Amino acid sequence: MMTVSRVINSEPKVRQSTRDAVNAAIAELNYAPNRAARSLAGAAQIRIGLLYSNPSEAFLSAFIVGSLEEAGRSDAQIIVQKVEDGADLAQATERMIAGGIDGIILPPPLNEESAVLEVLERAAIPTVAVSTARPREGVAAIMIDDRSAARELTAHLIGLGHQRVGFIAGHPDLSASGERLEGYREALAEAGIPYDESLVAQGYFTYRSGLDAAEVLLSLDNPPSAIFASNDDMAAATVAIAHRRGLDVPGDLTVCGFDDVALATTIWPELTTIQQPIAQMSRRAVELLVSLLRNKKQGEISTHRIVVDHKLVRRQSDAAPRRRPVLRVPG
Amino acid sequence: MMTVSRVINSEPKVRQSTRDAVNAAIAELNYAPNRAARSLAGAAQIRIGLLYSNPSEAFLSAFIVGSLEEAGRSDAQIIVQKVEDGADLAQATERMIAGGIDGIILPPPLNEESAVLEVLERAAIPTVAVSTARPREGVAAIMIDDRSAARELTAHLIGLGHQRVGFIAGHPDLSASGERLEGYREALAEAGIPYDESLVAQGYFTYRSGLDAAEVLLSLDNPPSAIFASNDDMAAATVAIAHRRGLDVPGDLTVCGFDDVALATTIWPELTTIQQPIAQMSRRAVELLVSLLRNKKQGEISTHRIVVDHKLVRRQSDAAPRRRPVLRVPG
DNA sequence: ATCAAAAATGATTGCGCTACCATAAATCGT
DNA sequence: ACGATTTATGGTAGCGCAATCATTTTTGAT
Repeated sequence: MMTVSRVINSEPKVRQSTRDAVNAAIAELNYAPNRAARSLAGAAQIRIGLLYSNPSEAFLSAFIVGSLEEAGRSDAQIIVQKVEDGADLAQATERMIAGGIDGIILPPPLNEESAVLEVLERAAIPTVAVSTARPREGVAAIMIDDRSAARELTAHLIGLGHQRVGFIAGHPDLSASGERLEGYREALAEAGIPYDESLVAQGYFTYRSGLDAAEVLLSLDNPPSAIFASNDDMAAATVAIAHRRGLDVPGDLTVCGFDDVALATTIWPELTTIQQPIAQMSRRAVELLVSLLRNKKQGEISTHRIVVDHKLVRRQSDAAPRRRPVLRVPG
Repeated sequence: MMTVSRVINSEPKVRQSTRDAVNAAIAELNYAPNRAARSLAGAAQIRIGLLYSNPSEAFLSAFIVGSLEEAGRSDAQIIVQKVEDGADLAQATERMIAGGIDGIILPPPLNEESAVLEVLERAAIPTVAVSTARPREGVAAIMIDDRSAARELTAHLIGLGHQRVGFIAGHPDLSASGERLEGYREALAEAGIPYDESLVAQGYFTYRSGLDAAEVLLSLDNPPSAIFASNDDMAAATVAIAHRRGLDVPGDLTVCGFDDVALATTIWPELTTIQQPIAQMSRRAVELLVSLLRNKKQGEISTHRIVVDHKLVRRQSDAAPRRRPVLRVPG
């Protein structure tokens, strides 16, 4: 019995042959350990912190749902705490640590805040950053390939016939912003379209910043026929501005977003966007933390870089440009 | 020990004096039962179904978060299942029951679908309807007072000086729609403003239906100076239409919503709305179900009608009308 | 080949609770 | 007031696992 327990918990002192035999038996008998008994017997109750500031609520909901689900499955406890705008990040992090946690998962934008990460590192709390593009040394990361995703979406737009594709960048402090811009540039380069700096407007991931950025792009002398916003909130804002100017979407202007949060399908037309599987990502984060913690391998945490798949979801906000330069054949 | 166990599980055979003594001791010692041990010892694992179709994603997220939290706390299991658009409701419900559930919680719009409710009733599954205004006989309900909330918000608008307040009704099949309209009418009556049917447009709780309804209201010869939409999605649509027509919100038009979902604060201006505490409501639903089930009192379920508090949250989408008839004093 | 040390395996115990049955106290009928 | 019921309380076992320590097997050095 004890040997089985050891195999399940990946403890060291078991011969490989025995381990294999046990695993074979487990598979054959379809055995699964009883969580209740396990924690009753004093198996350390794993507590995982979830610290967040103010990302989009839709993002957060999905994130929490995913982590709670996995926590339920693997018998861990999630301690959710919000750090208010303008509050001291280091202090909030210390408070969370003082509350007693074995590990922590961090959604953006906190997962790139050095104030938070430094405190965590000093306290040696295993950390998983979810949805960062540039994970800090020493923390695990669950992410999508932002650059490829942006490249795909841009290529899709170019494939539709758009030659002037505007881009609304994300918050400059977040690494995903840089990656998405990079992907956009790569797609242009691949298609042989020169990069035009005036087609790139600065945004900050908020709806309001999207409003301003869209104004800038649409006020250009030669405005873009398509706009790719770095997230859905800014894409929605772009649609609003287009409508305010009497432009039809996608007839007169194609608009695409990124993330596929609820907003993407509430507004009309529904947004063509990149789907980032948020709930799945937070689920993986909890799973990773629990397995590392249970097997006392928290030292290994920093080596984990899990990239999950994204998906281009095409809806009603994109179309070929009204006048297609490519098709203007003579005669 | 056994007596304590009995008191905690509200089993019948305990003298009242003993019960009180035990409860006193529990309070004094700050005792809390160990969930792991409880389920290890064979206490029935409670499984609660959560069946949903396609409400707003924001609503659903909050709903799921609340129920999962409470489920974690009270050691129950939530089985989430979606019924696709156009699928057979009765069949989906039967499938869920076949999966083995002890109770079920139902968000709108399923909580008023007789196809679902009849199957549940026949199988004698304790049911809690969350956020209905007109709970069916035999099911418990957690709700807010939709009518009072709508009355308050309308009164607030009138207090601001609006005399012509437009109203976008919700889906006619849902009881909350009727209650909200009723509240609107009551507030008008209290203020001595005659009810004008042309100021009420039909919506269906979707963004797109809100677009149409807002068009109708703003195309009136004498359009309203304020519009109260029966949910936030339709309010957001109204803001979009106002902008498309070159109207400033709230300068030229006041717009208010209902529910306070994420969308209310993403768009600009942020919506003044009625906050419905969705997560809290689903938490209460699970709590109720678990306590009834554990104490084997599922017979009592239908007697529960829990009304939780709503709140008017004022943000930036409302203001006094530009020309205030009331203040046009002579001289 | 022999023994010491290290590694692997096994036996026992107890985590906190409830099901089940035994006992004690209260209630009732005559 | 007394036994026959009913009702309330207590004792014990065991749920499935891991911590701990005891035992066996393997390994390595001589």
